[in-house]
Amino acid sequence: MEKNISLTDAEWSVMECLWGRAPQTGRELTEELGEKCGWSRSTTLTLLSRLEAKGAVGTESDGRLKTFVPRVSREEAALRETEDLLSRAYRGSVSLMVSTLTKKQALTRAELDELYAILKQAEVDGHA
Amino acid sequence: MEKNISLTDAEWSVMECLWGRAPQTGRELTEELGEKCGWSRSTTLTLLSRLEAKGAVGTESDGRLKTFVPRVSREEAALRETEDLLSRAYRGSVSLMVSTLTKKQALTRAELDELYAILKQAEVDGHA
DNA sequence: ATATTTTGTTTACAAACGTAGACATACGGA
DNA sequence: TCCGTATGTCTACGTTTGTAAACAAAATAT
Repeated sequence: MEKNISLTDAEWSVMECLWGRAPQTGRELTEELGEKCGWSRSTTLTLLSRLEAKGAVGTESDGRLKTFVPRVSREEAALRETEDLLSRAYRGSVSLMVSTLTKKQALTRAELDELYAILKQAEVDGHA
Repeated sequence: MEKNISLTDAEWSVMECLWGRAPQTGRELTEELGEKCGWSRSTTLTLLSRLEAKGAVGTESDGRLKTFVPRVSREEAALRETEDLLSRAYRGSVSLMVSTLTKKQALTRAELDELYAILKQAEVDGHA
């Protein structure tokens, strides 16, 4: 399909909720986002409409109640934005990005270990 | 100082030119961006003003000619956006980001090697 | 049956962005 | 000195984004 859906900042907040648990009713979402982001009911509902319009969430009408489900996974969305950033700011080079990060913001020991593990895994997968 | 300058897409294109070579006159920039992005003279100049306003570029008036220089480095700008993305899409976890990338988009052997080198270096720096 | 609450849709509006024309002025040439 | 050209500033306008009120329809409670 078309996985070219990019999310705005506010939209991420909404998706965040849906990725956390789905399906959810507008009710639940407005409540959660009201607390978490201080949004009014309308704001949340508007965002949901826009997300539906762009295909990022789907709705199922159980009677007159609407429930919302994510149509794109967090990974897809994250990947999309990351690739954008990579090409915009790092000419597509992952290593350039990571090196920029390590240079300015020392990674924790734990992060380093995780990264090693990830690379190792990537190597294996690559060879397979 | 305040390094909280974030660049829009179009602004990145302008900075790109300036990072490539600086200082540059408006003339040179409008020409380069005209070709590269198909922008009209006005567009480039407007972007330059906005960038000046937000402190991302500085100007030096040699007589009545203006020359533009970047005030933020590419690294700073890239880091800024990367941190944004990290917190928005990966809850701040660099390793989560890298693993997402490796999972969907096999890194090349070369990238992997570079990443290893970077991690090694980060380790050393961290220990120092 | 009627008032009240719930829920969904429309409309609104300011700020940011991409894009560019209009205008003023200074500069160089005829 | 007058004119075209280069250069910079102002104004403009459609779209996207963040934010929300207004309104309508349905469900509930009294």
